[in-house]
This record gives sequence, structure tokens and C-alpha cells, in this order.
Amino acid sequence: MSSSEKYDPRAFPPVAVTVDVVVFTIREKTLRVLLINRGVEPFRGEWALPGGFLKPDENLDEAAARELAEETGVTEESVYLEQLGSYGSPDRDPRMRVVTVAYWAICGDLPDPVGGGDAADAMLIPVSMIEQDEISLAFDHREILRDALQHAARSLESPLVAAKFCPPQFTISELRNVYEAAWNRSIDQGNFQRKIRASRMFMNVSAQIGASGPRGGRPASLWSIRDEGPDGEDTDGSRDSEENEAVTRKGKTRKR
Amino acid sequence: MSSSEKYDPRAFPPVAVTVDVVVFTIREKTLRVLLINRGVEPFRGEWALPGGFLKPDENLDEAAARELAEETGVTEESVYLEQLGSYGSPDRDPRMRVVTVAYWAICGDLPDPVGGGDAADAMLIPVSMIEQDEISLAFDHREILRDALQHAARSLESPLVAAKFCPPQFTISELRNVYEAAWNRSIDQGNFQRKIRASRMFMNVSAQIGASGPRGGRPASLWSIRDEGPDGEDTDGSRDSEENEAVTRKGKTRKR
DNA sequence: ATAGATATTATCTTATAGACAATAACTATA
DNA sequence: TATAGTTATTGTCTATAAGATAATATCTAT
Repeated sequence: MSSSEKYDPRAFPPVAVTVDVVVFTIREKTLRVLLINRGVEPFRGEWALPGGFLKPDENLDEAAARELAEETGVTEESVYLEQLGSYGSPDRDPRMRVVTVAYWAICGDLPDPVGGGDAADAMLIPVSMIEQDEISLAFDHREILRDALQHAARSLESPLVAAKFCPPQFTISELRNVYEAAWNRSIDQGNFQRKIRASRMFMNVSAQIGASGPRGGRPASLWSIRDEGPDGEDTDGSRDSEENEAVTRKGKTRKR
Repeated sequence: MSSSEKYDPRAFPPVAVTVDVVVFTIREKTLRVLLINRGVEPFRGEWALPGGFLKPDENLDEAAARELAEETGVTEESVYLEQLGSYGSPDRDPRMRVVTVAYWAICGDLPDPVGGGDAADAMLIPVSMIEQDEISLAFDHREILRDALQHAARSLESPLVAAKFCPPQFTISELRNVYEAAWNRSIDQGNFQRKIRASRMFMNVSAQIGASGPRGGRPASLWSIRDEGPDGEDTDGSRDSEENEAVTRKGKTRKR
């Protein structure tokens, strides 16, 4: 086909375009994904990613944000939401040709009883259950979720992305828990601390007045994403590197 | 919208799905992209990415491979072709709603006079011309190309991807030229040599019997992608690291 | 006061990147 | 043939970062 006939509006094959969203969050130190139990055929009773039709007047990002809001109630612009890729096998939906544009999102705090409308059920399923085939997904959503996990693991190399799993103010240990949940291995406390402080991506709020955890221990300091300015403050004295730095994934410390 | 009505086939908005391909290659040590001069309205006479409708019986990857073959004649499976992302602003095509799935490709050797059919013209345009706004693109193809360039620059961190710009057998300097063209800065010869050899991603063909360049100089050895096996041979004696290693982008050597 | 738990800092070793110098092997030309 | 120019290849040095590991600080619970 030459490009001159590419945009002939009279002869395009009938295709429906949907947007699906892979919503990640962390619960009980476990990486989880939001799944909807389908109430209708096909795949009735199976779990699927939340999603829906692209509407005539919205672009793809807007459609994804809308789906995210409808399914979770989360509307803040602070949410991390990024396009993952598109899936369009001719038979991925048994009823008609559907191309879906997949997004993935990080929600630091989800309202617990998600789901609504006539969706039969909605749950935050640990991704380990899907990886171990303990749960089967509708359509090609297992493939989408696999790609999303891979993409998320890479994106987490930037601590700024990892911080999206955390509340606005967080301890360095909370941030470390994100990595341990997503990468499924333990990370050395001291080295991680050094890395994060040296990155200068975060700033120290309420210097060392965090509360102790339920099992005691020295209270941690609270951090938040640096709101920049030509040169932000430094509550403590660390003033090391610039602001590149990523958290590496090839370390050898194993999951506890 | 709840997921139960998501797949109602009777009520989906009319959308056309196309596939566009950003084809990169290197000519005269310059990174270039294949563009088609549009022969019809809208954007008649402007440059656009090659692309076309998604056909009823093919998936997205197949459609991209077909477009690539139709527009360039390249059909080898050795070509690097990867999905980039989808673009679906409601007004990106003035005539109707079109969602396009963009791909990007690396062609090591393109037949020079590309283009065919009733496409008015096809050319390999240096990406620097588009970056400097010396050429304007149809639709949102400038945005797509910008994203493709960014994605390609990151993908090049793996020398295996960079090697796709080269013929099956290549010298380390040819491989270095890929980085210099794509990242637009010079790279230290010695350090690059060390890096590539240490990576063990390539193997030494015809040990040191390459021909000299047109301006003389010590002849280079030829390399190709390692075809693995439990432990491939080593024409020379280097036997350093394992097989991770990426080429870093943050160096300070400036473009010559 | 002591044990247990977590946070934070410090040391040491190793690997790698980048800067830079030195050598090797060719072509072209005086 | 000698010499300059060009490219390929190897070597050395330094700075930086990662990982392992230990030491210290500050809390809770008993």
C-alpha cells in the first residue's frame, strides 16, 4: 500500500480501540495489580485488566486517566501513568477486531474497596500469583501484564519513579521496600541509604523526627521529592554527587 | 464505564487504525530517517513517515513488517523492528479519527532509491534537519519521530542493537560510528575498543585481515554478532568479563 | 539495665568509565 | 627508501560507583 491511499477514509477496516490500564500498588510489602472480575461473556468470571473504549473526543492519555479514575477513584495528577504499548492480534477478542492501547500506572495509595458499577468484583492481586499461573487472565491480558512488569522493573531504576509507590512523605526504608517488592530481592540497607542520599533527588523533611516503627528501632527521617529551585536546602550536611544515579538491578543480595 | 459494557460490539466509536514506521539508517556517518513526500491532501507535498492501514488478518507486528517491506524492500528477519507507541489525538488527522501504532526500525543497508507506488518521492533525511526545524512533517509525525529518536538513543546502549546499523561483519570503528552518529558526539577509540571486546557480545571473524581504509591506517579486524554456543572461540586472547555491559551515554568527549 | 529492632554512617574491595599516552600496521609521497 | 599521515590496538592512571561488611545511633519492650 502506498501512502497516498493510506488515509482514504472510505475504506478502513472496522476496528474498535480500547484502553486498558495495569494499575500497580504495594500492599503488605507485596507488589499487586488491580484486576476486575468479568461479569459478562466472554471470559465471564475470569480476571481482566480494567479498561474501556476510547471515546471520540479524548486522546489516548486522557482515556487512560479516565479509566483509571473510574476504576479506582484516583484522580490526582501526581499519579504515574504511562503508555506501555498496543496489542492487536486479530483474534485477541473473540467477537470483533479490537486493538487495545495498554497503560501502566503506579498508585501510592488506593482506596481499599475498589471497583464499582456492575463489575462483579475488583481485587488487588499479588503479581506473584499471576507469574506462578495460580490465576488466569482474560484475553491476552497475561501478556500485557508480563510486559508491564518488565517495563515497570526497568522504570524503577529511577528512584523518582519508585517514590510514586510511596506517600508524599516517606522514609528511605519505605522506598527500599518498593524495590524489594518489585524486584523480589533484598537490598542492603546501608548501600541503599547512601545511594538515595547521594542522588539529591529527594529532600529531607522533618529531619530526624519520624516515629519509630511498631517494633521499635531508631526513628527514620522523612523525605519527599525535591521541589527543586536553583539550589534546594539540605537539612543534613550531605552534599555529594549531582543528580544522575540509578538503582542497579544486577546486585547479588538475595530475597530474604 | 464498567468492564461489562466494554466489549459491546454494537457501540464502538468509528476509528481507523494505521501503522507508521520510523526507519533509521546511517548514510555518510549521519543518522537518517526514511520519509515519504505526500502526493495527496492533506499535507500534500510535505514529508511523512511511511505507514498504512492495519489489515483485518494481521497483527500489529506483521503490519509494521509489511509496511517496512513495501516501502523499503527489506524483508530479512534480521532487521530490528520494535513497537514504539501509539498516537491518537482526536484531531491528528483532519479527516477522521485515526489511531496510529508507531514502530521504529533499524536498517543496516537500505537500497538507495527507496520509495515506489504512487508515492511522489522518498528520501533518507538526516535527523538533524528535522531536529533543527529545517523540514516540517505532516500530521504529528514530528512528535513521533522525536519519541523514536529518544527511544533509539536508549536502545543503542546495547551494542547488539547498535550492530543492527552495521553489515553482518563490521569493524569496531564502524560500530563506533553508529554511536557517534546517533548520539552526536565523539567517543574515545581506545575505551570503546576495550568495552566492546570485554563485552564478549561479538566474535572476531578473520582475525586481523581487514583491509585498510581509503586513507590508509592499520587494517581493522572484522567482527560479527556472537552466534553463542556454550562457549564460543576467541581468536585473540581477551577473556575478560561476562556478558552484560552497556555503552554509557554520559561521557564528556565532545563531537569532533 | 538489657535485649531486640531499625536507621545511619563508615570502611574496604572491586569493577568500570573516561582521559590520555604509547605502540602497531597500513597508505601515500618526497 | 624514508617519512609523514592515518587508523587500529593496547596500556596506564584516576575517579567514581557498587557491593560486602562492620560499627554506631536511637528507638521499643521487658
